[in-house]
Amino acid sequence: MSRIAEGPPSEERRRQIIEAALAVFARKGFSGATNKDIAHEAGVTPGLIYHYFEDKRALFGAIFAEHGPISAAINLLSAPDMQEMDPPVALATLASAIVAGLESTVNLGHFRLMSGEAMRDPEIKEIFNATIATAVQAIAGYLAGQMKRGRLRHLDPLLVAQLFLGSLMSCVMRRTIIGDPALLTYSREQIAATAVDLALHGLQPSAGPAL
Amino acid sequence: MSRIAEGPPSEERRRQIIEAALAVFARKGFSGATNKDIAHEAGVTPGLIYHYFEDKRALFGAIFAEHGPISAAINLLSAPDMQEMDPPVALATLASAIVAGLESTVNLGHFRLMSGEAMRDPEIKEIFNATIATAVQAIAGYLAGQMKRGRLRHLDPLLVAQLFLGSLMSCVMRRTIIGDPALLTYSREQIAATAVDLALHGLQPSAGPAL
Amino acid sequence: MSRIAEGPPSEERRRQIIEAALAVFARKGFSGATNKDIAHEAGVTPGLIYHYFEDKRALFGAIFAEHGPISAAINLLSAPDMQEMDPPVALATLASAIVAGLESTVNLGHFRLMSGEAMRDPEIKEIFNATIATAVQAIAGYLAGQMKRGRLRHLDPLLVAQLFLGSLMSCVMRRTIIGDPALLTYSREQIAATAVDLALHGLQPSAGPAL
Amino acid sequence: MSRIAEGPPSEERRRQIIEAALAVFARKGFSGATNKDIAHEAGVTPGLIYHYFEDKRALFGAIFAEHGPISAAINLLSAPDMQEMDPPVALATLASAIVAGLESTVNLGHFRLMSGEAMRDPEIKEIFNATIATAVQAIAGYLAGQMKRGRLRHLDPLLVAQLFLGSLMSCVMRRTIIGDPALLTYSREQIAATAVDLALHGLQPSAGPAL
DNA sequence: GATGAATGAGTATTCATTCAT
DNA sequence: CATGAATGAATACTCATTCAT
Repeated sequence: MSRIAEGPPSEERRRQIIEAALAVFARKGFSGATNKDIAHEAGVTPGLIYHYFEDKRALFGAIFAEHGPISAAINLLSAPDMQEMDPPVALATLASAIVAGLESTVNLGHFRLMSGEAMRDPEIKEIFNATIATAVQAIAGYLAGQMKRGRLRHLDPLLVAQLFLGSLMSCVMRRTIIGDPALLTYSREQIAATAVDLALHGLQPSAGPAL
Repeated sequence: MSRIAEGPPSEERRRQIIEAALAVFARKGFSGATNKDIAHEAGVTPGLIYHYFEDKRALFGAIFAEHGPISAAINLLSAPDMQEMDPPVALATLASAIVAGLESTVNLGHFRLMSGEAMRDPEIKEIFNATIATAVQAIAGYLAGQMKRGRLRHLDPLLVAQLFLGSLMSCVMRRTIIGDPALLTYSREQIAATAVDLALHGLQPSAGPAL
Repeated sequence: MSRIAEGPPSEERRRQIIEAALAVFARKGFSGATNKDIAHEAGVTPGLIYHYFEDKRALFGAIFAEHGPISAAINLLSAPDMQEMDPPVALATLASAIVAGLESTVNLGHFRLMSGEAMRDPEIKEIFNATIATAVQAIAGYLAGQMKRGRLRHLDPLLVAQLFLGSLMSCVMRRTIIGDPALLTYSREQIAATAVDLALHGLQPSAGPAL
Repeated sequence: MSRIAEGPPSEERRRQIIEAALAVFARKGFSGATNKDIAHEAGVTPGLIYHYFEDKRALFGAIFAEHGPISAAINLLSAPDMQEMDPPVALATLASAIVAGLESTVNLGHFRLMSGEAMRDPEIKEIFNATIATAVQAIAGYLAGQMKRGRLRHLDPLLVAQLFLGSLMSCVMRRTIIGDPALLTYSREQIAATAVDLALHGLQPSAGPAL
């Protein structure tokens, strides 16, 4: 009921509703969430939603259309001078950024939502795949560059990027979203550090000592 | 009335409904699936569901209570002589089994369903975490044994197992369940082989050449 | 499941089901009782009910058609020599019989059921009215006889019988069926005795002292 | 938005639905009444009921929670000067009020409903007993006062009140609600007058002549 | 813009009844 | 006789959506 004094009355409201929808959809899923839930979360009445959005599905879509992509951390990779960084430093930076990005408040709901709905909703599937693809390509780009320079072994950079990102995503999602107690004993940093160590040196003892 | 070892005529029906429910729930999620859907898939009338199950939730629960665990591949690990196998062989066998297990018809629906509902349903969360934990512990057990024998570097075996399993699960799930086109270009075997290569030797060129 | 060894197999079963139906209908009312409830109470399966009764309504009707009427106590009144008894003795005997009859195990369920359904079901209404009428006429017959002999004041004997019976029925039903705590503090006998005292001597002090 | 003393537009609807529910529940009982029935009686769609009430049971409860108590006649008794009235006058006034109160349009449905459900629903049982208790105590209070002044014989005033009220209630309910033809031949006034006569002077001829 | 009453099309669930075994 | 699986019609309840105010 309280009207915060700021913002253009209309755009602010729209935002408010989208934010609420994100929260509720992430918590209950698309079909589990009711418009009343969302309206309540947004502090408005159910009818108002229809002044801003065609229907429930359109509101759902707007979450992804108008929110910036997961972005956040992955931008690091586009830094043009990243190729100059040593793999251990680069991967560590990258892993930390990914892990932190996935767990950041801004992205967490998005991820939860995408993971939950991508398998049912073709539009979300598209967005989810595109989001992952962006990250994968960034990582793969770096790896490919380093392979060319001989600083890394020649393996399929795209697949390695998928596996590296996958190992982090899987652990972070199970840790944060599902709350697997076996993973909650580790800190973000431990997970990132071990993933990097493993990816660089592998398990074979013949490899030089880590860090 | 005959309740001999094999199968009473109504147990068949129960099974049939559970199977249909698994399929529909996996496709549409718990709240997205209607009883009509499930009944139709099972080839029965909606009312009959309530002859066998208390309510929708109970039917959902029965899917997990009465179906054997994901099992499949993980049993490999319990083989007592696995410790005798060389890491490359063991991990390759293991990775293939995991990947194949995840994609097998029997498990796919289960996995889809667990992944989709674990974040909402505490009971499924429990089951999902337990399922993963079983696999993780089996892998970690092997790794720990090999580390003790000096055949593998000393890293936290549980966390490495989580990362290794995670990299495979993430890729297979995105490939199979979500249908990420970037991953559909790879075969199961390629994914498994690259994951093993990466896990064993890492990206550093100093490590001995793979395979 | 246990088969008691007695009785013609068929008539026994019929009785068994009627008895169960009486109990369940009395407890839950006609529309509140399910056939499954009744079958369970009778220790049979729902389907069997339809071997003995057309449908739920027919079973309901059979309770009244085949069970003896409330009878029990009221037969006292038909005793041809009752007219010879003094009013205090006669009414006391009568009141005790009525009160005991209403609370007897055989009749309680019937009364509960009739009271609950008479206002909805025309057939039960008929039976209920007839049952009351029988008792009323018996009482009124005695009263009329005594009035003619000058042993009782001249008042409308039918209406007095209705009021007398009503005061007892109301108290006993509220005591036994509804469980009014204000009436549970009195015993059956106290209620009957006070009702008789009141009916005979009234509240006016001019009347000779009771008992 | 205006919530001034009189009546918000939606409170009207709420009332309307409660009124319809009272009518239908009284006619068919709780489990016999359908939401469709009630909605139809109220002139609304079934869905709207749930805008105002949690569920069927809550609607049922609201009938009693928001409707004033049976009140009507019983207030007479609280008149502080009633003790000054002669028993014949007081009881006649009282009996008329009770009989009229029970049959009044406002209370009839309530009574019908309470009588029908009190034996099944603990909440209604409570309300029913409390309603009766209020009337009983009022009557008993008057009787006790008159007994102390020597104007009435000493009998247990509470039990006498129960019997007196019971005789009236029983006859009126059977007359009005069940429609016993044997009672329909009497008018309200006849029933009340005879009940008072009987209660005051009893059946014994020794008692002084009634009015 | 904003409200929340109102609707209608569903959805879960119940249950009397039937019937193959 | 007896069972209990199966059905279909109904019933309680939900919810996206509309709309008068």
